[in-house]
Amino acid sequence: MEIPSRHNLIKSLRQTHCSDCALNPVCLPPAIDEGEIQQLDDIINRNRPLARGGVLFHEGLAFEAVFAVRSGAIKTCSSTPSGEEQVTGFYLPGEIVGLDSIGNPSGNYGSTAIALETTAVCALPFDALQELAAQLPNLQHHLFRLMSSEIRADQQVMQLVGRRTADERIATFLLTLSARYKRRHLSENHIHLPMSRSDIANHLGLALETVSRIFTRFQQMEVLKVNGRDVEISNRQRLKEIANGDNEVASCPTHV
Amino acid sequence: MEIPSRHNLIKSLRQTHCSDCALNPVCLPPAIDEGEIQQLDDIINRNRPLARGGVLFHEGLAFEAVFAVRSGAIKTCSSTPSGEEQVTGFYLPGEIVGLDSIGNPSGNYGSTAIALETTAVCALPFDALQELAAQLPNLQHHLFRLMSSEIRADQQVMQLVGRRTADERIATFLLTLSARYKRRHLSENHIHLPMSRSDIANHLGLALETVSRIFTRFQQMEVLKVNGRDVEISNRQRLKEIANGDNEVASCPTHV
DNA sequence: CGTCACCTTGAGTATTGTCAACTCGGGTGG
DNA sequence: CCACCCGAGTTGACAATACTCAAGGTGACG
Repeated sequence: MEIPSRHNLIKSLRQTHCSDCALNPVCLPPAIDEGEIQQLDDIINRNRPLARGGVLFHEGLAFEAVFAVRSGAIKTCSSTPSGEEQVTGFYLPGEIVGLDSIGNPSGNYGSTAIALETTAVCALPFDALQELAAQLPNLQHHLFRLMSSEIRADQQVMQLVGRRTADERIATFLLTLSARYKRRHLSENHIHLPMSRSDIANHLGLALETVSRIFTRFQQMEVLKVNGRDVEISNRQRLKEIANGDNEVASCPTHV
Repeated sequence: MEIPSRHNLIKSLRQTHCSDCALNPVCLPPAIDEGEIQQLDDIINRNRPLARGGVLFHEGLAFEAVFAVRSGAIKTCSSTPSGEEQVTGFYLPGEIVGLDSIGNPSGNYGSTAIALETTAVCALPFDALQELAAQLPNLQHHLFRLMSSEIRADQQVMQLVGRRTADERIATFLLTLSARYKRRHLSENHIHLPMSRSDIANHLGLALETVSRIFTRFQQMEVLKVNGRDVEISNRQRLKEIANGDNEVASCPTHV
């Protein structure tokens, strides 16, 4: 059989082993050993990259796998009873998409995942992952941690959307993104937004015009430098203050 | 030693075995067998009931266990960077509190759980639960499902708080509560709210005055009968329409 | 060079929050 | 037993934040 070897060749060309992967520390359990990585590696499917706008999975389709983002970015949406779409989350490299669908009573995906740009993912078939987790306590624990983090992230958004002003929402959103960039050892002050203003607005419960206006205003305040989807945080301290609702008119650093 | 037997007596008086528990189908994995229930039962601690206002766990305390609500009701809050409290969830009998704290990087609880009325809980020490889950695939799967449900619930609240009007939020909130009552085989149309208007408001991202006004208005519209914390759903169909944003002026059932 | 997203900016509006006064009911203490 | 107090809830008046509608502007791509 030549096909397997060809398959392996392609795999290696794409540098697609967990042990080689630069995202390894973000995505995998911390205390996992070589043999365990191999076992995990064996259940992973690495499909071809999705083009921008491509659908990774669709609400209502049979749930089979969760996905680790390798490169690019994903948004997840779910449709409200009244038919509109709600952007429930953004997923960057090293993050896991689809955890919300695991226990969906219908057995289907509960949301739709769409690529915001060219995006590569690792598919983790959930049945196999579960079996493996029963054997590898580290992996089981890691999965619990991941899901728990997702819960905390969602609760933070709840908080954001429920009780904070538009300024605070945007500031917090940018700081959160920045922290996620930093975790991947990228610049924490120079962010390229993979999503549109409209996606941001939808996710934060704002009108897209409001998002646009606030970006402009933050730029006038010299907190950000905005150029389309490139955002530079020029005054991180001030951005943090805004995020925390410190709306004092002037900077009074001596007054603390 | 007499203490253990006394302890057992108390246990049996309180009818505190999973196998006897009426909430069994809500709380436990569906396909679990007798022996497995026993194992689970053995790791559970049943503390004395909490009085109203009692703290089950506090943000920042070392995370040790998650809790199944046996009777009463719990709210969870987390404090925002700016110091205010946000009510992140309400937990009724059969539901599990504390899942958001499992993977908290600090190893502490990430929120505070407070009893809304006299409340009894079963403590599930998480280390033991995890070990057991590795042996019982049903239990492991059930835990994944529970956490996943929590994610979906939070996303629903996100949606609610982000994109829906105050009327829609209240209507949806009541319908969700109603469904949770029904699951416990209680009346789905007669709800006793364990939480204050202020808690509801906080959870839904509204001012408490707004909640109060909407309750009054829904009563005038003959959708609800409200008497303090007792709420009767008198026109469920209409309530659903409101929840879905169907704000047509009059009822026109023939026009469908 | 035109088209099509995506984004920005402006004007007017309205839903909801804030401040404030008042009611109701339960529990406590005189 | 009654008066009082306190927390919870209700209601009203007013203000403001953010939405809607509308009209351009900009950049990418054919």
